[in-house]
Amino acid sequence: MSTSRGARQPTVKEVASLAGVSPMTVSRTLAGGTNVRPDVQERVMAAVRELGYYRNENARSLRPGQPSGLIGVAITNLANPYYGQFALGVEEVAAEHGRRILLGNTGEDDARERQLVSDFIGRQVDGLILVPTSGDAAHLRPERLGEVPLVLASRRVPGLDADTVLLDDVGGSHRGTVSLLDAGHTRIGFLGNRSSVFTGERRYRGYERAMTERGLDVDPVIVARDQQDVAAASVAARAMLDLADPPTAIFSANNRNTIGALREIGRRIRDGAPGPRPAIVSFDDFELSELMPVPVTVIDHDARHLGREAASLLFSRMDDAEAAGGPRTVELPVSIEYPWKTGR
Amino acid sequence: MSTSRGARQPTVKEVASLAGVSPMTVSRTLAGGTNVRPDVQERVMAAVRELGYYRNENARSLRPGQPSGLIGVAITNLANPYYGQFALGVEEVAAEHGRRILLGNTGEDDARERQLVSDFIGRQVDGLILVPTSGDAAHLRPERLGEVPLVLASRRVPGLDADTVLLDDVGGSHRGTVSLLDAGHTRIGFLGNRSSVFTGERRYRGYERAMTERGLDVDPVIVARDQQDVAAASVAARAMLDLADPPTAIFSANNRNTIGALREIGRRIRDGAPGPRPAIVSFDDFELSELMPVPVTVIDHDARHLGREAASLLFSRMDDAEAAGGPRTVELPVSIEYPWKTGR
DNA sequence: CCACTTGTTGGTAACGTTACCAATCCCAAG
DNA sequence: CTTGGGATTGGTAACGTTACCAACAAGTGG
Repeated sequence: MSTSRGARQPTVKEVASLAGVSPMTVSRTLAGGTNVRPDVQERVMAAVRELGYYRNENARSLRPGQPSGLIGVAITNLANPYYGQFALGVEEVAAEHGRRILLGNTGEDDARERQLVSDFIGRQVDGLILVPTSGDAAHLRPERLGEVPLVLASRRVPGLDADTVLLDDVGGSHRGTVSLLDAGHTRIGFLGNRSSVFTGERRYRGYERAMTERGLDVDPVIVARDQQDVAAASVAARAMLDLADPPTAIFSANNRNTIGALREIGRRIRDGAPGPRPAIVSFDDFELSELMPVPVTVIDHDARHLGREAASLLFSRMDDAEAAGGPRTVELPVSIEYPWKTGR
Repeated sequence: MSTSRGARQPTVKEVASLAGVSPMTVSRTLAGGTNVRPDVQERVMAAVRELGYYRNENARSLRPGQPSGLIGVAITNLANPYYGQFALGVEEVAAEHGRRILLGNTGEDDARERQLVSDFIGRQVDGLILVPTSGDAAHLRPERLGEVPLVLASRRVPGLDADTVLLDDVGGSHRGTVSLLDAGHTRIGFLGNRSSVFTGERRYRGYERAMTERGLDVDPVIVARDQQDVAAASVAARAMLDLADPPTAIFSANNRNTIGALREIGRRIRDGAPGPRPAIVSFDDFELSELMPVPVTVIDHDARHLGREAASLLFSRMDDAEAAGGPRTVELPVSIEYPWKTGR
């Protein structure tokens, strides 16, 4: 039986003495083996296997100029399946570059974001990917971040110039709204994030522009812009549909709002409640949208792709900060899936 | 303008000399300030702020016995929204304990899992949480892991005794299948993971037991046990429903298979294809299951809770390995949501 | 056979931090 | 006014690793 304590991780020294060489030779062997005799390499590797030795990456990265191999990723809401996909995209690219990701959830909390960023820097991350909360930018300034490159995803931070990956929020929302207008709707409700959230504002703008282009006024009574989760979205949808003059269609600015609205619509159908069964346009796809009892048009984009793109931007910045030039913004296109199109 | 290089992270020494004290006093101040004069503390903190100093956590954890504050989490499939929830649960509890999580995706690949675990250990994680792939357990043995506590989630590894958090797979599948039998179905198809996947096997067992208890034989023609993603599940469902003698109901052993089956059923409804519109029982909930065109009974559980539970088990082990005793298994209950029950 | 290159190995120091001990200071009690 | 004690401060060493240089061995060409 092995003892419960004392089974500390072995060190280079122990490997070296077991193999009968110096620590340097072990280090060299593990670094690729240049200028180490093959038979010596074999003895070293045998000792490594026997002791179950792993290099201490923290000690390695202590030496100046050595990268830690870590990427800090802070996300606003992991409970949203979109951000799971996003994290996956980042993880994939990071793994391709031999990096690991340190993951944190901010829950849209400003203080938590600051805390996470400090911790990430304290752990010597080689780069940061952030879906920022709407707060201020002081803790993200270059002078606070030192050398650490930063990429913002999904949202911009006012007054901060950094590499950014965005979606074509305005264009997508505009096209989605237009599709409702083309179908003859004129009274179109809006469900979305509060306007201090970057995407919430942009997506509202696309909706608003489409409406005014057709000479329609936006009726504030059927605009609800303060829902961050599914439950709140259901409540907002309910209030809207209970109006004497309810909307015949709803533009939903994100996944959480769409699910909430559809849950409310489903409830009304089951309960035989009166009123319209509004058509929906949803920014963000969701699984089985094609099976909904009301037509759902989807403004689709690939969160995983967004994650991959953010990571690519980060690595290109890390590889060569000079060549990458000034802050870049990548705006990823969105596609529109109409409900009558089936082959998804 | 700040120079592009040279803006290295400041160190204790620089803070100390700016504050006119020794590095030790800085360290003590940052550690809580016991036995440091208040006015000195203030000078130190001012210097910290001025320089934008962050403690180097890697250097800190280099000292023996010092925890790194990192938890390694390896997941099989981040693209499955369930694992996003799981990761969130782990992250929450880790954050409550002041720890960060290092996240990796194995994609059900054995080699990748080994690689991730090595890397995690090399980064001196204080603990490991793993949704294991079905491969062997050599790299997870205590003698390989050294002191690092391990918690398995969702699945067990054959021949490895470790703390484990499971769902009541067998019981849930049994009850779900019984609900179909009670509704009068006798020809019930099965969609699931390959049998080498722990949950795949357990969920099949629950299904099989329910069938044989009623004196029904399982017809291998309507049992498909090799689908790991939505696309494969659609194909399998299609083959099953195209039979001359198709099932009138389907038991789906996980989220991915359920989505695939429903996608195929939706296609048949739209295309007006002949054959049954099978009822579904789904292990794993999914959003808007109540709006599906066929009745969907859901065997529901909370992945976030699973993650929280796994993390709790890990921290209790870390706090006091002796008191925690031998390997423990926590089996979380599941609940069943019937399609006619609306108030979700 | 010698100078010279090439290949292989080891010793030393340094990365940033904090535990430990020693040194100093101030104040109060005698 | 001294002495003891607690509070405060600093110096040294060590954590595990690898870059750098020095040392040495073996081979090569003159």
